Amino acid sequence: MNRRAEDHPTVSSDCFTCQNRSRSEWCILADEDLKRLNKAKIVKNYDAGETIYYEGDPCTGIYDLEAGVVAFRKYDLEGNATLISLAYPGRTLGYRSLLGGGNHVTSAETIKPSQVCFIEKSVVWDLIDRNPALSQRFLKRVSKDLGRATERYHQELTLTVRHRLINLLLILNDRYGTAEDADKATIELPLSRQDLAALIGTRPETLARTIRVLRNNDLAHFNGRQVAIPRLDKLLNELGLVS
Amino acid sequence: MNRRAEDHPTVSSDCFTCQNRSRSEWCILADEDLKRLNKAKIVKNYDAGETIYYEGDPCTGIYDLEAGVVAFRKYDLEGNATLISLAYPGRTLGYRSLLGGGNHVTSAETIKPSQVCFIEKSVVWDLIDRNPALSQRFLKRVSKDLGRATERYHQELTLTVRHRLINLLLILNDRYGTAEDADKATIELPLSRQDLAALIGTRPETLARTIRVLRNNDLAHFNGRQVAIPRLDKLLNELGLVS
DNA sequence: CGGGGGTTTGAGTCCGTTCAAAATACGTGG
DNA sequence: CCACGTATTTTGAACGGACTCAAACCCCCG
Repeated sequence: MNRRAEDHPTVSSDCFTCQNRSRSEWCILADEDLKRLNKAKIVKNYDAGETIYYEGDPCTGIYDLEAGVVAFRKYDLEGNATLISLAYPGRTLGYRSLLGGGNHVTSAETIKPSQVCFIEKSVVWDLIDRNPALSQRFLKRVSKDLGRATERYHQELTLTVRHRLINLLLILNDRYGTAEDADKATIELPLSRQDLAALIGTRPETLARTIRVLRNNDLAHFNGRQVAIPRLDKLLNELGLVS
Repeated sequence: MNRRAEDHPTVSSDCFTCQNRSRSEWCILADEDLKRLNKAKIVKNYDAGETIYYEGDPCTGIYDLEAGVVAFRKYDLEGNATLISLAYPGRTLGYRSLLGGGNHVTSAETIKPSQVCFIEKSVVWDLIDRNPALSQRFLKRVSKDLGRATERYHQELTLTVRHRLINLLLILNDRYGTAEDADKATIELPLSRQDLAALIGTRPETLARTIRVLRNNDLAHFNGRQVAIPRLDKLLNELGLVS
């Protein structure tokens, strides 16, 4: 699974030409501050499966994800992992503990070779102090995350594994799906079965069984990390999203 | 259950003498802005069981809880309610959707007679724009909430009903418990059994059974809304919080 | 005293888990 | 490039925790 270091994705290491800038919180910075940021940031590369920071670690700064995919995990006392959420390029990692104080509540692990820009705590606070608009950007970011977290919590309580999987497929389809026509789609999953299971809060065995049922129902055909969906509208129907 | 309107708790309706000010986000406001706030706010009283705003409603402003207790709920398609979290005096309600944009993701319902101060959206934004420090206070608030939400999500996935109930008792003990000595405690619950069940994501029937088991184990003796806990350390032990 | 909501109890069922084993994919070294 | 050893995924069978449905109970209030 882990690719070698040479395979690291290469992206611009200059904030001014960074293709993720428009998607990140930093887009509102003026040139002068962007220059600061550019000078202060530390570019880091990770193989798949490496840990950027651990749950319980004190927060030393934040990480801008430039390329790759990162999973946030939490471990219980027996060491079982739960996948809390995923992050894609353009997202900032670790801001919750920076802004809220306290230690990281999740671990951040790469699940694909990734590149991040580390920005030291004091630099972030300095930029926030100088740019009220930046503070408001983060405010919006965290608020949205809180809304999503609430939604997920609720779904975990009320939906079955089957529905949670269908829901996840639709979400992953938005990012990794290649729509063949309005209804058909193929998804190239970025996740192992174990992570897929952890993401919907169940066991790999249960996931495998659920996948089999979906195949028998002709709703989704899994083949390794390829998923063929013959009728997207059928999936939507199951979730009660359409009448 | 619902008390009559005359029983409404009376608290200062003047921001300057408000006893919750130190606990709320507004504490950093200078006199001039506090005067604005004071003039703009609208004091509202609710009986127990009333709804302050509904899930899906557009956000028109925020609410400062002055007295009482408020429950945030979400409903699924069949109308089953899940209790997402509780709010106590000093907390601000509805800021998530104000700050993050979009509609309310939960309903806010009073579970005791309550008094709130409503502050119109535009006033909040105006104050935020004029006070970067206020923005940062909210940033901290939302970030902490996000951390708590993450924690709760994880616990919901990994803990049994028994453990979630014990956990809840310990949390409620912090606020409603009267410690008799280091180990003993008595809690006066602010919640019905139904709400208690919803708060740990289960059914009233299951809760009743779990309560019975806890009694048989001599861990907690429920009598109506009174809970007697003979040995707090035993509860802590069960959660693996102590070695 | 007689509703009527909330709470408790019981019995049966189901969904998801656990444990164990087989099948498949994967990376590594020959 | 193939062969081997290991890790992951899939399958099966049995178990268990929580849910559903239904009835009894209780307490508060009229």
